[in-house]
Amino acid sequence: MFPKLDPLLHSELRLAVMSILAGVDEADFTYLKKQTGATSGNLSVQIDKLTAAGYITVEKGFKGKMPRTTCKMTPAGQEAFSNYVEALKEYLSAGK
Amino acid sequence: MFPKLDPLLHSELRLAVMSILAGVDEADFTYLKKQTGATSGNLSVQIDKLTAAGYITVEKGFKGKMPRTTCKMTPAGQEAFSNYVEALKEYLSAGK
DNA sequence: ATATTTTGGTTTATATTGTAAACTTGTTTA
DNA sequence: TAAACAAGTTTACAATATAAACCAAAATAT
Repeated sequence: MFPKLDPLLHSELRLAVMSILAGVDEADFTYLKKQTGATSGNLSVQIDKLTAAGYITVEKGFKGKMPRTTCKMTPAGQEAFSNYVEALKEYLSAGK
Repeated sequence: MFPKLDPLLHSELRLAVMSILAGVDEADFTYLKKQTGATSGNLSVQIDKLTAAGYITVEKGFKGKMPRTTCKMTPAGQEAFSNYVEALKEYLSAGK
């Protein structure tokens, strides 16, 4: 009846990050930070986890002379995200 | 942009419990246990937290000679649940 | 030129949570 | 009457989230 919720996505900040990345082609660290309101440390850690899970890829480069970390969702990430959304609906709609 | 998710509801088991209670007038411990597949210990703890938050009420009685714990959602719980659902939509729909 | 602040992060430590295992109390069944 | 079961609770441990501290390089101010 209640499907298991992917613990990697069932986290406020990671979900926000994935949600943003689902809508754009790519986003850099500072953008994600601004949009989510997260601290750098927290964001850094959660990005690592999403990367380790293969849900996003991270590319490090430079914009001018400043470092720049760009994140992008992988196909696996897209699928996991959409599965999560479906699973969640089972929970939310149970009350109906 | 991303509203804060009520941490009391953003938990797999507590969400499942609330989701069930949203659909019925009341439900007892064993029913919740069966529906959610949770262990007794976990369920007991999470029910306590929901009670402490004022989201549900618990009534202890007997069915025949066996103890029986019945849970029921409070108005505050209903509101919190519906707020949570709304907040969550902001996350899930951001990708569109 | 050099000291200070800012940018863009990472690492480490801590506090909170979730979860399971162990325990309790009483009841039914063999 | 001993063993198994029902209905939970308590306690202990492992995983998580989060913030605080830290670091290196670049930009800015003195």
